[in-house]
Amino acid sequence: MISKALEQYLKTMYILQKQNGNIRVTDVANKMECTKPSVNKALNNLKEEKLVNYETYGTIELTEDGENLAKKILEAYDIVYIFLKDVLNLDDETAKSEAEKIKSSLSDETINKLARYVHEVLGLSNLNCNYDINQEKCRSCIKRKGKVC
Amino acid sequence: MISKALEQYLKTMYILQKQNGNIRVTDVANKMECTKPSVNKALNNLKEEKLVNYETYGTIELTEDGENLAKKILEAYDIVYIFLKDVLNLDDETAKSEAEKIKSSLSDETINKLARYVHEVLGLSNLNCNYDINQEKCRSCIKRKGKVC
DNA sequence: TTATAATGTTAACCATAGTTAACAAAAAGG
DNA sequence: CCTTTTTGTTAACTATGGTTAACATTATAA
Repeated sequence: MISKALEQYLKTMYILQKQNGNIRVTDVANKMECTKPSVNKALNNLKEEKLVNYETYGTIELTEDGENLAKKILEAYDIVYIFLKDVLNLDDETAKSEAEKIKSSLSDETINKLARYVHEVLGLSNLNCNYDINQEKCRSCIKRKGKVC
Repeated sequence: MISKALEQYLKTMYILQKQNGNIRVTDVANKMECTKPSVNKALNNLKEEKLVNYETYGTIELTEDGENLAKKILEAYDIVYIFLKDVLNLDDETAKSEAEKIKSSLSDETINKLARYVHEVLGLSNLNCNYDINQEKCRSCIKRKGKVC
């Protein structure tokens, strides 16, 4: 089990990889609003955990394990975000920041039940969907309803 | 703003005060599953923040500010717990431990909206209730419905 | 009332996660 | 190609929150 802080870094790296095609220390530092040395440390820790491949001054990329974990983290974030925004009606800004804070505290079980619940309440049917990080939409659900998630 | 860790200590002390009529380092350590030196440190920090009154080897008691904050923390815990248990249908054990983890991450705004939502969903009407820590019941709501919260 | 047990405190230490300052390497432009 | 700028790394330091070991105090019970 890696720390919440490391999860954050991993998630950010995953997103940058998708968005920019590469991962740079500076970009991570900007996204996370921290300094480059912090990123560097995180990087070394993630490498320890075999979640990223990386050599000093070399290119950074997530391992398969790293990608899978990042995806899981993102799904957790998404489902919490949708709940806060579309069920509780928090404004977008708040929903985003709160989702960020909560997501890493929740167990898989809770995330799953929340996902199920959100789908139910919002009138969607697929209980096992994956969230598309680029489109910020649920691929399985959008086919059926063209709605929210 | 005090840390989550300190909030935990404060909450635990508040509960012990209510339950036992006093607060002892050993009891706090047992409840929190940590060592006595950790409690001692927390105590000094809480004193710094003027949330507890306490002198070395003396009796520990929450200040008015301390009590108010503890109550707020407990309410947040309760509302999250109820949501997890009665809306998401997590088993009691899980609901408790997850509520513990999440509650300190949520802003007042979110807690309020969640409270409102939970009350709505569970068919209760009072949106501004206070939770009774000893009965684990919502005093305002129980009058109306004799139900859950 | 004094020895023993329980309780509370202090000191020294560890890990995580961040920082700044200084330096090294790589990339970009003239 | 060489200088400058950007990027990345390292070292030394900070704060929080925890630990163990040793000690001090208070309470209990013979």
